[in-house]
Amino acid sequence: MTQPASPTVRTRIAPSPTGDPHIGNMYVALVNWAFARQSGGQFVVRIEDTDRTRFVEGAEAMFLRSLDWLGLDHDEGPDTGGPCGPYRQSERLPLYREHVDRLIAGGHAYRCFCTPERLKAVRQKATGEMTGYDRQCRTLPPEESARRAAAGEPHTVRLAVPLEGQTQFEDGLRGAITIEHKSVDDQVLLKSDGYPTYHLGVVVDDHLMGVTHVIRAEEWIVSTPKHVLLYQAFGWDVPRYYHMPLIRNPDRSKLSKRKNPTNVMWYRQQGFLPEAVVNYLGMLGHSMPDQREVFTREEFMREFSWQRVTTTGPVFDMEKFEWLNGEWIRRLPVETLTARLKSEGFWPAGLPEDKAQAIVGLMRERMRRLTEFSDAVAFFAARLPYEAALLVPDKKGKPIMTATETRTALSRLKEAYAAFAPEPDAEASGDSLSSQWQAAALEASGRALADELGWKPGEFFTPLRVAITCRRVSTPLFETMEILGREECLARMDEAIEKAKTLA
RNA sequence: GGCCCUGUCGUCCAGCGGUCUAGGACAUAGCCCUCUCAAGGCUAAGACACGGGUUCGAGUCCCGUCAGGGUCACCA
Repeated sequence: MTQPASPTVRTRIAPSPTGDPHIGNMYVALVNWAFARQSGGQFVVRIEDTDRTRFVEGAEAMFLRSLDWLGLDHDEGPDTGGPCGPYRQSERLPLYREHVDRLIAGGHAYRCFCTPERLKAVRQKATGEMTGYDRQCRTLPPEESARRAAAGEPHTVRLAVPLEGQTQFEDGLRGAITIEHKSVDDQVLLKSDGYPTYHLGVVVDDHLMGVTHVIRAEEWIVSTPKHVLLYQAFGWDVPRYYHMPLIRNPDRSKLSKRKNPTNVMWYRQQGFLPEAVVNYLGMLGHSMPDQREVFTREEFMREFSWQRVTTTGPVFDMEKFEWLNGEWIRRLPVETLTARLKSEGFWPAGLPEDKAQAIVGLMRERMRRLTEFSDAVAFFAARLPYEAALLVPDKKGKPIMTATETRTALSRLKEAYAAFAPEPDAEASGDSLSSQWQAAALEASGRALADELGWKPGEFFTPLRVAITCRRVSTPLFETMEILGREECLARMDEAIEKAKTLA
């Protein structure tokens, strides 16, 4: 699977703390993590906080929490430390300065004293092929450049891209990519505030941190030559590049929060399981060798292969994601699901604690999101208000029982169930099973009555269902009755009978 | 607009020159199961963007066209 002779694989995820943790970022993180782990290498987190204007307090912590939620553990990072720290670019400023000086000395970069205003004007005037900086400061005599810098004149440092030729690099997924130098801008490497831009920071840090495989989103492809040029200028080895396809909105544009939720934590709040998030992201742009679609994080990590990565941008399909989430909910043991519902805040107040597992057991088959739980089981905690008319079974809006028949059905049911023994008692083996308050017996009794009165079970049980659950759609009736208990059920039937009397 | 990437059912994937009258999954429709809703089972409809090559043979290789996306910041 991997080449043992090659140096240890080191990958990284390098988020910019400028907002909510992005699902697309988690996608790239997942691949970086999986590849590092399956190769026995290391996965590093580096914070690229070089844009002070977009910095968001707490964003770094939230990103780390998201990674943790998905189980993508890292070996080195701002929180765990490591031999290549610091892991926040804002704490590495002297390093960039030092490296940029090397570039200037070697003629690979130059100071630019142009004002933002001039730059803007140049950009607006530009047409056709070359739309970038006009390289005015590139020809400044070194002495003058040094003198003005020493005098404190604000400036940036730009990459001196060769005027001719081209740079080629190998993308692990697409093969050789060649870009003409004439289409590459003299990128700013060091901003006037002393912070590096992405391009300088990423190259210096990836090298210093020993990153062997740069796995990032497709949007970086066209700026990769700048990075390659920098590696060459420093005399360093160029890492392997893998550009993952961009996840798309339904309209196929790059995934954006205006058109699709992108905050990972939003998915958590919406009742998605981390297992499902990892699984879903793992099937975007990648397939398992045996075509299986439901798999764990560990399975993905073991089976992930560049050979099975697709280069076309997948649309984020909420429908399929929800289906998968449902699959995962059903796969979770009841105890685990119960614990999740509680720890994630989806447990409604007032649910009988001793019946928790039984209730979850009934709901597990019918949820696609954890959020559906509380509404669906609310009737276990309290009697919910409902219209009397709901008791009357109907077909396409046409009642199939009269109000009187409905009341009779309810009364006979109540009568039959009142004859049941009180709560089922494991000790009381003397009673015959049929008289115990248990689902099977309750159902048998109900069916017998339906048969006697000449109703189809489905129609006959509607009044009962509404009486017990206050809803037309509910968890399985008889199991529900067993959980609710004899006294509560009889009381609810009484209430329903009273309510039915108000019907015409 | 220049440059770069991409192009198999509505969507996600399979297909890595012949076994493709193109397979699976989600979604959709119908049926079955059924105390409701789900879950589950079965069936149906549904795609190789187009045009040239290469080849005995192309969804698979090459070129072009078209389409979609990305990128052209002192943001990442």
